[in-house]
Amino acid sequence: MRRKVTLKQIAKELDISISTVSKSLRDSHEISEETRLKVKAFAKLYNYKPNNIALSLKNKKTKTIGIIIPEIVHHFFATVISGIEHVANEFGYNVIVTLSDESFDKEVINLEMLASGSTDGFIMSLSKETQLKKDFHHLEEVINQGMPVVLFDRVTNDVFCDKVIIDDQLAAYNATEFFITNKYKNIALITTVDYVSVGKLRTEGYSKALSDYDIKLDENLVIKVEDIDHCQKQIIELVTNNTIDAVFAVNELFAVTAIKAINKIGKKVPDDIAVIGFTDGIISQFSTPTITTVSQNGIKMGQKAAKMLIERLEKEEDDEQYTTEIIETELIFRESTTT
Amino acid sequence: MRRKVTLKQIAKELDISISTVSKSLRDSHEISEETRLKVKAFAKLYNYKPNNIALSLKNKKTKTIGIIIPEIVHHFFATVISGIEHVANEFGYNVIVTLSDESFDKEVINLEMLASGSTDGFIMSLSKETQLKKDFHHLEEVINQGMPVVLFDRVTNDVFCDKVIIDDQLAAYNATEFFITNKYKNIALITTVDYVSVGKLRTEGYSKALSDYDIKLDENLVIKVEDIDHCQKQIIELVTNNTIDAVFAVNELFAVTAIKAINKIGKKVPDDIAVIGFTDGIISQFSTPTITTVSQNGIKMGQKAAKMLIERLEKEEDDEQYTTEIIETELIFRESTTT
DNA sequence: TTACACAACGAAAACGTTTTCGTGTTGAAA
DNA sequence: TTTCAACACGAAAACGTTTTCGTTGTGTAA
Repeated sequence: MRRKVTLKQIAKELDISISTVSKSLRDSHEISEETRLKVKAFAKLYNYKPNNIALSLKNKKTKTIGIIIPEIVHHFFATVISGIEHVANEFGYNVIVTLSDESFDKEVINLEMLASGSTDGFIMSLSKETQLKKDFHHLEEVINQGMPVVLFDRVTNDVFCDKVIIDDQLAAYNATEFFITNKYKNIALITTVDYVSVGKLRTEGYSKALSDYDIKLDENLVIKVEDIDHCQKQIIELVTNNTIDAVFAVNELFAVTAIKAINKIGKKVPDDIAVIGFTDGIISQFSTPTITTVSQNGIKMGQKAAKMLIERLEKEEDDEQYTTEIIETELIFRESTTT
Repeated sequence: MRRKVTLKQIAKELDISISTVSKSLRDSHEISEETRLKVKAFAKLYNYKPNNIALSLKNKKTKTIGIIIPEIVHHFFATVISGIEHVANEFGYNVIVTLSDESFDKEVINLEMLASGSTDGFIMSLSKETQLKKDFHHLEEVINQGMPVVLFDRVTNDVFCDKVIIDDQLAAYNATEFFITNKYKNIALITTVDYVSVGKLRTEGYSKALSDYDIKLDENLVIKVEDIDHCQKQIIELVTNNTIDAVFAVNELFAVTAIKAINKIGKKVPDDIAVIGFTDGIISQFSTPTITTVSQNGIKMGQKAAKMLIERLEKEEDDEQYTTEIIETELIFRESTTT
């Protein structure tokens, strides 16, 4: 076992000082070419690599980005991480990922853990519990300590920092509008309970589209799903007890569940009932029929978030000008709708 | 902006030495209760948290696990990370994730990057290119430097380290055997090109089951997919040109594509042709019909890998006894098969 | 009074870097 | 010969900890 070699060892071996070794490796003109080459040859031979930890301590920079998300087994979050990781890598950063499991406490613990030296900044999406609790002291604390934070997707107006979001309301509006302008009249909505910010915004977009086109909102056509594993019954009731010709679902799980429910009562998608979902994930792409959906573009969100964070990290003067970047969405048309 | 407070600052403020502060916070009996309480109160007031980087440098332990995987936008890998992260967290470790994008070079770069001080050990799944190239010097190097490595899923016999795998061959054997014992006679196989180790093993399991039951392997019923985006045509040809009553696919993408192809030629799953896939991901759960599949149990794999790594990290004497853990798989029966 | 145990604290090294600021040696100019 | 710049290198501080090993001062027993 050949342990990692340090400057000190090289210095001892070559009988010169640590400073000389360090300067040689960094091509300082203070050092004679002879010594420089000798040191470099030796370093190469023993595969010397500067110790990141020591560098971090000295430079007070870890070149590491902390990611805190509710969960990772989720196509959207996975794409965001992918986007972050690639940009980070390009700029010489690593990413360290922690999961809150939708728990406020775990979010706080992870944040504090990473904030004590491990990372230079954070990219986060808030846990449901945090959104419900509306307690953002942990975020304010780290921001106050000078660590930049970029929030994405599940954000809050109560914290001042950079943000990356999609226009959830507009996206939902557009999907609903598509239905309306294509002569669909009875448009159902499958959404989440209100405290999940994105669900709320999407619901608002749906309502706004209806009202803009003078369609009265029928409360019977709107269901708010509390428990995702338990929503099937709710959805079946919705499609059985009402005459509807279109369904807008605020995520792809609701969308595919709706399709299955529709099939179960003997109707066809899209001929009898058209369906539009949200999040362009695996399900939408491979379901039968494939699902028309609002693309959230997680990759782009991750990339943008990473760029914003790194940009803030690399400029020394901290300006207090925070921006909120809006990633454009688009309707991706597939088999679950007809035009 | 209130920067993070250090021992030195506390010492200065209280007009005592750094040692005394450190000892007080660690409840040393060397320090009088009076001083101890005073220091602790002050530390609490200013929210003192020891700097992880400094600790890492001192202890030569980062309490961080490096994960290197081919990609993250992939249900299986996401579940593995989830498993790793939870166990790691439980033991006070963080995980730092990097992606090789199936590239040998990126795998090497990421490994070397993290090996220079950032992590205590690695959990990896090999990139396709690495498997093809059969070059494992980068792995041997870090292992030689005393950093433990745990390989999972895509492993190699050429490197001596702990491993976590499923018995791919047995799992494929069982799936094929299920078909055979249920009177299916013409069983097609959709697999990958040979250099992906898991694809190869699954193919062998298929062959072995056939031969054990004295069924001659029909080469026409086996297709090896090179390009996943381009496999649809291949699969359609397979189901059109041959009379088959069952399909075993080595991943869920192949499985769902097969189902779509079968539908396209006017046949029904499972009545005309039954389908079994591999990897119990989102697709299998939400496809129509839902897909019978071999569950890989990524969560458990991740958990096991993390436990093995941490165990090795926490015991000082390094024994050279490496083990290969086999995670059991199971057939999860859904709508794409009948019994 | 002397000796000594003990309590309470501080100095300094160590982890591995980088960088500032000497310092000694050489050679050339005066 | 003296002076001084240029050159090549080393010492030491700094980043924030922990820990070992003093070093005081006090009280008690002989």
